Amino acid sequence: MAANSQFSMAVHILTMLAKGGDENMKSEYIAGSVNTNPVVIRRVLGQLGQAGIVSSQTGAFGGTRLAKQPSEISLCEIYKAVSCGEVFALHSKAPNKDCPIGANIEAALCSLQKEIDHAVGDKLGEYTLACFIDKVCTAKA
Amino acid sequence: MAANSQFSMAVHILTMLAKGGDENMKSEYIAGSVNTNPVVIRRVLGQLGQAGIVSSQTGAFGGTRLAKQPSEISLCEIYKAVSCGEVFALHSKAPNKDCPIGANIEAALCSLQKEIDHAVGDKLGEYTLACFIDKVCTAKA
DNA sequence: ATATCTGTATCAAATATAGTTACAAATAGT
DNA sequence: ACTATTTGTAACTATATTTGATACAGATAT
Repeated sequence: MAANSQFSMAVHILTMLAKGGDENMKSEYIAGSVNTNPVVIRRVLGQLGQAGIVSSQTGAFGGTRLAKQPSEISLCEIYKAVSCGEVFALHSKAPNKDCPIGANIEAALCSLQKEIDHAVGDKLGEYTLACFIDKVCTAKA
Repeated sequence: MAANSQFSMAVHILTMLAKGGDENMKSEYIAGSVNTNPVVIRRVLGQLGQAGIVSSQTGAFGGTRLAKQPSEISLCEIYKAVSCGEVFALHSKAPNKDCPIGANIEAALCSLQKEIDHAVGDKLGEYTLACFIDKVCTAKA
């Protein structure tokens, strides 16, 4: 379980919240659909809350709801809210600076990394949560 | 050290091999520039070999060299050779099929996943190893 | 034959995710 | 004020992956 499925979970959670409208939804209820523990849901909700995508209330009859309309939430902002945003990692240990290639390759890789990550953001930005929910629903029909 | 830096390593290794021309290069020499263990290098070289990007020889005076010209090696094929090729993972446990959203969201996420992964492949495909090496060298100047 | 180098198996250490339990803090309703 | 409920978060375990290291069989040039 090392591959990062938090984006998938986040989209699932937000799809549920969108269906729930303006009412507070409990983490336990969402957990039932995602098939996991409520705490796992609350952890993801915490990140989505910090990003201003959802809004939560503690206490009795508390829960979480969307902070914006589904048509105003892009998949890009969901991705950025819950992931490190890097498609590939740079060297875990710095290369040998005494080698001309080792000394200069990190900067070139970093520039490439930014470009790839930007391309992912752009592609995800083409979709909103509302778009995505349409896809889920047409599949159902 | 859980983030996957194999693509960065692979590009580094191939940059070294390109500079080495037609001669066999030892894993130990490459490891000196990447600043890691020769076995780590040989593992990545094994994947690049299976993809037909490099060619290795065992025995005395053995080593590895490029199997194609740097201008004929795209960064996309390097990426595919050494990574799982998925920007984000699907649910680790299958969602609840009794929930209409849980039952249909996996297909929609899978379709989105393919589209994003494809976008990354396309973007990486815009560059060849030769292009990348130019970037490393101009940075040096 | 001998020395050298790859290929690969195996093991350990570090790190990340997922899942679980437990509990403090907040809040609605009585 | 009291109670029941729900979030937020800390702490812990299990699992998986990556990286790194040691060891050795097999191949090959001299």
